[in-house]
Amino acid sequence: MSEMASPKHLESVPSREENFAEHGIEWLREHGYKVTSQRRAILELFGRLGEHLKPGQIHTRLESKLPSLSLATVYNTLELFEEEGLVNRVTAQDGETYFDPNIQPHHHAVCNQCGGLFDIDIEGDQLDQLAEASGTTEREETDFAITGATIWFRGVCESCDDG
Amino acid sequence: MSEMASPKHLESVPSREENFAEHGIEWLREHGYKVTSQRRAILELFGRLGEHLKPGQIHTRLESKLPSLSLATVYNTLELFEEEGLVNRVTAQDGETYFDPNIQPHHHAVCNQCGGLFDIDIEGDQLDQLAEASGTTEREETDFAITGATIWFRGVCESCDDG
DNA sequence: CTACATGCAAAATCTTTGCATAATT
DNA sequence: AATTATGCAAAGATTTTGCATGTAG
Repeated sequence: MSEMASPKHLESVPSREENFAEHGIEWLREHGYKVTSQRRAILELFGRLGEHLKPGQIHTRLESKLPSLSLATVYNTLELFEEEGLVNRVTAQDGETYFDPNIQPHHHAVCNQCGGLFDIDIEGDQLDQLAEASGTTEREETDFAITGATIWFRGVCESCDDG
Repeated sequence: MSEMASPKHLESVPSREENFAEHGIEWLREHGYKVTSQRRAILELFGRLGEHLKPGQIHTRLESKLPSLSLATVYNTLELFEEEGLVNRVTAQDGETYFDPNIQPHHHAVCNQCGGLFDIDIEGDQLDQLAEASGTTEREETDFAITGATIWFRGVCESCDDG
C-alpha cells in the first residue's frame, strides 16, 4: 500500500494530490467521524493545492463555495486532522501557523525574497549525523539526548534566483 | 548574586552575563537613546538570567521593581533591542516568542519532559555540511540556495534524564 | 432519531497603536 | 527646555469556548 514511488516521472505525480481528499474522507468514515461538506472541502483544498495553509487562508479560499463556513469550524477541523495525523501543524520562524498535508517527515526552506515556503527532504541518518556533529551529546554542560529535529532553511528559491 | 542556579553553562562566555546590562546601557548612550529605568531593568534582567524570555515574563518579573511598567514599553524596548542587535527574537516550534540575549549564532533544544529550552552550539561548517547533505542544492525540483538555517532539537535534557 | 458537527458570538491571548504625560539629556 | 520614552486604553489579530441549531448516519 505504499505508493511512495521514486519520482522518476515528475509529470505524473498528481496522484497524491487527488487522492489526498479521497483518502481523508475514507479515513473519516472508517473511524466513525461524520463526513461533512466542510471537512470534505478542507481536504479537497489541501489536495488541490498541496500546500501549507493558514487557517485564515483556508477560510477565505472556501468562502465562495461555503459561505456559511465559520472560522471556528476550520480550527476544529484542523485540530481533528492534526490529532489524527492527516496533516501536520507547522510553526514558521516568523510565528505563523500553517497546516501541511505532507505528513512525511521533512523540513522547510523560506525564500528571503518572495517569502515562499518550500519542502525540503532530508535523510534520517543525515539528521543523526547532524546531531552527532553538533556535539551536543558529548558536551557535559549541555548533555541532551536528541530524539528529533526540525530545520528551517533560509535562502533564495529557484524562481527568485533566476529573475 | 543570583540564588537561582540558572541552567546556563557556557563556560566560554562567562563575563557576558555580568556585562550584558552595562554594555547595553553604554550602547544606548553612545547611540543617542535615553537610558531609562525600564530599559535598564530589562537589560539587567537579561544579564542576570541570561535566558530566553517572553515579553509577558519580563513584564511579570519586573512588576515588583517597576510597578508602573507597561507591557507596551516592554514590547517597544524589545523591538528596539532587536532592531539594534542587542537581542535576538526567537520563535519556538510551539509558536511562542522569546527574546534571547545570546546573539551568537546558535540553535535550540526543547526537552520533551520539562519543556526547558537549551542553547545548542553548532559549528558553521557543520551547517554547511548539513545543507550539502540535505541534497537541496542538487535536486532540480527544489533548487534552493541556502544562506542559513535554524534548527530546533527535541529530546530529553540532562535533569529529566537523571530523574 | 440520536449523536455529533456547525455557526455564531463572546472571550481569552498576544501584540500594536495613538496620544497625553512624564522623564532624560 | 526640547526631545524622546512611557503608560494607558483602545484596537487588531489569532485562537478558543459555550451553547443553540443543524445534519450525517
